[in-house]
Amino acid sequence: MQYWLMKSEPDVYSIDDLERDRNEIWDGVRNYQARNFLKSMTVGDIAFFYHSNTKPPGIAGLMKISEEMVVDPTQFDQSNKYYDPKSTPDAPRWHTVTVTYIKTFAHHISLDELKKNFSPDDLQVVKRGNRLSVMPITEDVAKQILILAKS
DNA sequence: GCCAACGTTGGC
DNA sequence: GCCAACGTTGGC
Repeated sequence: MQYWLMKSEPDVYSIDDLERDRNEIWDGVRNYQARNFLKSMTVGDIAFFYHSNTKPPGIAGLMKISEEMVVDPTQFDQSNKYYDPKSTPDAPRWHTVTVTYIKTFAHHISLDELKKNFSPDDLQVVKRGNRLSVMPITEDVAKQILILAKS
């Protein structure tokens, strides 16, 4: 079992949307490093839902991976902004996961608070200029984040 | 294979 | 809205 942090802009898709939908394909990731992390996820992994490009940015809640190695359907949809003409159904380029809602934190953990508690080496999301939208988190850091969420 | 130009992310 | 950081593209 592994822990992850996954970013989404709440204007596009928020933890409230996931609470409503319960399950959702995490589509639209078009960065190879992030995709490789998505491909290494397994059912039962826990992910922190991070709200990016909002005020304030931070961790909003928890979800779990409920389906692994899902072919991202948007890559074949010409009307979708994530359409990839180089991808074919026989050899899809973009795999992702289905996530399932677990909970929303009563107090979102802001990026400021994360910076106070973690070094960039321990938690990549606090690193200036970091643009990776999916990243692994150690069990130790995950447990500390869960404690922060209760305070 | 180098690298300049370009596009995107995301904090501020 | 600005712009730093950095990934991607494409000419050579």
